[in-house]
Amino acid sequence: MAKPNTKVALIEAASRLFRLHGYEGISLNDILKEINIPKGSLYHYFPNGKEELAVEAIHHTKDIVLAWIEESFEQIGDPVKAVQDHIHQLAALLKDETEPVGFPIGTIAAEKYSTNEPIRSACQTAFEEWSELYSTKFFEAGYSEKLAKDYGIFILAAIEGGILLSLTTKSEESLLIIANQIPFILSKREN
Amino acid sequence: MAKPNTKVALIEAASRLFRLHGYEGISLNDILKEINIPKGSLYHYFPNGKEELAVEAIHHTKDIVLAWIEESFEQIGDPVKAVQDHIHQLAALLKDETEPVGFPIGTIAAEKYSTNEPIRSACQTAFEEWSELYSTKFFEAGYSEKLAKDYGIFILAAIEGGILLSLTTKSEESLLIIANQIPFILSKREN
DNA sequence: ATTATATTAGACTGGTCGGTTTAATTATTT
DNA sequence: AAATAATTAAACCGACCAGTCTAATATAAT
Repeated sequence: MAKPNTKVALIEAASRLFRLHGYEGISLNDILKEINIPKGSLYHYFPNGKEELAVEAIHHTKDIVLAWIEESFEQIGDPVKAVQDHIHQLAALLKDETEPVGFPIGTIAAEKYSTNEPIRSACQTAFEEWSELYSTKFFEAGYSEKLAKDYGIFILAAIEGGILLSLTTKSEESLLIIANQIPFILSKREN
Repeated sequence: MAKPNTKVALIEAASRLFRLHGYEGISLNDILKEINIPKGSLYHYFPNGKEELAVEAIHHTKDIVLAWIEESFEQIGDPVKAVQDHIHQLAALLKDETEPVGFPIGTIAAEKYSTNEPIRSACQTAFEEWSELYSTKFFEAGYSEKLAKDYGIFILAAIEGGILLSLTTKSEESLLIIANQIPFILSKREN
């Protein structure tokens, strides 16, 4: 096996385009044209076609976002400020042209949750790993196990919803309002 | 003009199918087949085709959800409990076969926010009217204007994200966790 | 009843979809 | 250098897409 740059390029392009336009909104030809790769190569690396490429693209998107979250927590000790920082970064990245966030995993999950089990499952894994990363960080910062878990899911939901609102309204406002609420939500009360 | 039941049937079917599978995931033929209407009728009532039908379907979905929210607030005075009730109803409706929630507006907004301005604008209107309804109810219940507005957006984001997580994981858990957090979020502190 | 209008009906079009196939070419191994 | 395997290349396929068109039919107005 040599250097399968072609395969990596396909996954990266698919990750970006699916994030921006969803699964049904992007054709294989769109992906191939963007990086100038013939269809034969795609079916060489992904014999099961679009679905297989999408599942790998979802894993790739998942890893990108995991690294973003991890980075905020590493640079900023306080979990409250780390989450706020992550949201601010997302807001800034929304318009980015080299690495646009789009609606990571959300679009493809919304489209295919009921009709494509491998894709739904890959999206579920992404959501679970993201929320578990938040939970781990909260737990490490002294939150109870239950609270850390619930906050992980809650924060993820609020961020996903906030991205969707910001994209739709073409404004960072929704995400910034959510970031401002974070300190009041992440209290260490027991419940 | 007689009784344009055909037009209403088209909008209702489109509203339901777009909610479940998104804009690109449903063809005009899918919609027509479901309610046994010929293509000529569709283009008679919607000369601008799929886009025009989608915009009206989005408005219809918006109105359905507005009525759901309104109903919870009318039956339950306390805004905290009303929001919780609304989320519990959504969780129960997720699997409904006659009126499935799907991911209302979210899917189509995620798909088309950057490529179809009339659709993006219709989705924005839906999100704005929903969050403004929450805000109005909070304000009427004694929250400050600023707090009512921020909470309206925040609650909407959390609910949209929660629906997406629940659909993807095939579990009500995410929505129920969010409902449990509502009392702690909707405090009347000033900030 | 007759005209005019609203609506239904579905065959048809050009284009694009995901996917297949076969051959040419490049790289690796022996 | 010869043989083998990996990869590229693009023409091609049937299915389906949104949208068009023309004719038939029902409804309303006169």
